[in-house]
Amino acid sequence: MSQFCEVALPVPLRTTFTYAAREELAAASGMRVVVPFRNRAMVGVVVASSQKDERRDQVREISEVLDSEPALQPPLIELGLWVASYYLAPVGEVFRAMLPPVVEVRAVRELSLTAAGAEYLAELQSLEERTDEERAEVAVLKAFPADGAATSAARLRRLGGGDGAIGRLLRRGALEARVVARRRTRATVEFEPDAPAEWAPDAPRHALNPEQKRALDAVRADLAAGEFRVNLLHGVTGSGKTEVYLGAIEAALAAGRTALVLVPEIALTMALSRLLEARLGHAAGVTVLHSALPEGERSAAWWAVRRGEARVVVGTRSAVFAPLERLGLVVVDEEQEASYKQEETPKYHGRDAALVRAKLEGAVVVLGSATPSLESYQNARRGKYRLLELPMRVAERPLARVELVDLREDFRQTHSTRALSERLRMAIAERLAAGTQALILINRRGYSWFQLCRSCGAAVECRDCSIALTFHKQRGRLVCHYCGFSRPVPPACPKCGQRYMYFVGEGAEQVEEQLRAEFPRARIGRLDRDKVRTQQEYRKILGAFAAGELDLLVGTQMLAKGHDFHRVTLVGVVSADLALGLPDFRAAERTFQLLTQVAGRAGRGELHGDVLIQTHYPEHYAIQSGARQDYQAFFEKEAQFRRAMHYPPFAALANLIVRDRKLENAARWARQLAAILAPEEGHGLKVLGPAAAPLARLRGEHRMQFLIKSPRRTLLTQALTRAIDACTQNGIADGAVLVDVDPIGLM
DNA sequence: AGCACGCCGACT
DNA sequence: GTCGGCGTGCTC
Repeated sequence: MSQFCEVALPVPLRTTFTYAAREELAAASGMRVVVPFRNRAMVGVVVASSQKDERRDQVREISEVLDSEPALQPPLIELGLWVASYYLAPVGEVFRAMLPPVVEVRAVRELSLTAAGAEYLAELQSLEERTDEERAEVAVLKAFPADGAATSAARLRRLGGGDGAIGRLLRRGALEARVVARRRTRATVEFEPDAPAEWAPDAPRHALNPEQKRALDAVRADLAAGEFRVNLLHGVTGSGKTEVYLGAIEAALAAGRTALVLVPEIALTMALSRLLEARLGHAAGVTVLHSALPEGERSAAWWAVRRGEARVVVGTRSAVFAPLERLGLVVVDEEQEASYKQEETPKYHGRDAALVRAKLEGAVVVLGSATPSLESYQNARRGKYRLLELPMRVAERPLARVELVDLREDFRQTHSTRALSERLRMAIAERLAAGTQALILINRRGYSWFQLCRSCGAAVECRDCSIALTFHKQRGRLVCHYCGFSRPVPPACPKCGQRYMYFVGEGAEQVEEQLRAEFPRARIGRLDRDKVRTQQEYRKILGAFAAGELDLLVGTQMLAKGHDFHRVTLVGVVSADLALGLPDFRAAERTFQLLTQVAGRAGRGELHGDVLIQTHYPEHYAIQSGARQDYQAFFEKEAQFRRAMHYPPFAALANLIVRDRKLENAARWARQLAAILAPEEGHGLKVLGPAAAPLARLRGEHRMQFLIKSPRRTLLTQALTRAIDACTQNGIADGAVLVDVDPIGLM
């Protein structure tokens, strides 16, 4: 009786696969293995092993074990299984996301010549005449070395055997296939930590103010207790949350444990890791992990962590799977950021996975935010998290003065259709005259939102998505922001053929153009995804602005985050309303967060800062409380709305999208799924749908949507699990139903 | 996801 | 007559 292993394979299926392990292989949980899958080799991870041997006749054998020590330790295996079951994600894809890219190993199929094959070759060679097929077979058979060694299918193909010949010879039994792992000959890239930074001037250790000290003491007490505990650190921008993180990390290291720090953006990892290295010294082995690292580097960094050479990891959401041992502290900075939610499968939330991991490992969590998510703040209210507040800005810098500009009023007075109100233009002119700087935020890419036909009223839409195309003037094309499709600007309406086309709405490109026309002598830069495509360009523009080589910087939300510009005395928001128009129950929360973040951009230095926010709804509570930077007021209003509408944090939510290239398939499956979900309403769930998804067509696929609300989390998970099982039984294609648990956007 | 198997158009 | 198009179906 051999041992059986449950192996997670990188295929979009919600199951593991059972393989037999010959005794000498010593395959154990957490090790990567090469297995035959269909007719090829795959690298997977053993997630469980068993001795059971009922109904195990079709089980195949593990070809090779790649690790002598498990790549994943038990808590990480458990975390992976949690992600798979909570998010209904294919288990193999979860484990693929957890491990470094498999650069050092590659699975190949090796072929060897059988005795029957040697006979067949002799037979073929004795023939007077041979068909083309037979000639190809001879070429393949003769390519085998005389010593009986195996060779790769790729080599055989190069030597003249078409695929057909190899397949025929395999079926005939002339060749034997075996799946093996080949190690890449290329030397593994050694991980080189950044040169010890300029820590000879010793990183300044700011004296903590009383609130910071109280917060840090609380976290230190938790670390001393060494048990799972969650702290929500609510501090306005500039209140010194980073100092608290640093102190907590020091305390964790001093207690002989390791620390994981998650940040919402790749750009923030480098700055923070330098700061940490300067503070903690080289011995802490501060390591950066994020998905944009080159494969080799990422792999080397991952293994350095696995070997225990790193005690502190800084990274983006995927770093939640960093193989640290004795994890003592997890910091999630700006925990409310939407970027913690992965939009591709597996659709996990980095913060929530971090909380589960910390619980599994008995670690202390610090969730930091200037504008906590409703979910986290509600948890703090209920006493599930401890709330730590930092109400003051460090060095007693005052918060910026925020003023709302009512665009309805501006239009009544000026009848101007320009994007910038009279008030905002005057404010910019003042800054230019004074020689200080201004940031102008416009939350739309491109030149115009869309192109409309006056005659039939239709907007020019994407070929593959049901969405209006955005006009990009510099490219001279209409562009789809969802799939990247672009087309020339049509002179006539594609629907009705009339030549009465016009453009609606302003994007960053147009605002930049209007500013250049208005202030011809000002030095103006633009920062958005269209203008800035690489990290270097990004740094270059920000560097120029920081150095005072630019007076005005226009851009999308790329601008709103994390930068500390000391000569900015004005931040203008072209429209606070855009998010409010989206079909998203978090629209108000997003608007509030954006405004708060923006308000934090002004007055970072010695100079006083003003923020001007243009809006059509100055009375909206998100805009009102955003302008006053009054989190409490916002939370109360928003919580009322969420509770009344059964939205998070007062309900658990999942979004199911049924999609297919053929509308009839999508519609048929949606009907079936509706029938499957109907009984769940008896269990207390609310099922909304099927309805056309907000993006009824995306990348050529038709999409029908269900929104499921549940008063309890466990109920939701159970219902979804039942529904997915029922789909499989009802012949609904496995990939046809996309499940998004705790969706961020409903698109 | 791959990758095989299975039924209908243009051709060495 | 075939080569090959990509529409279903399965993977321990």
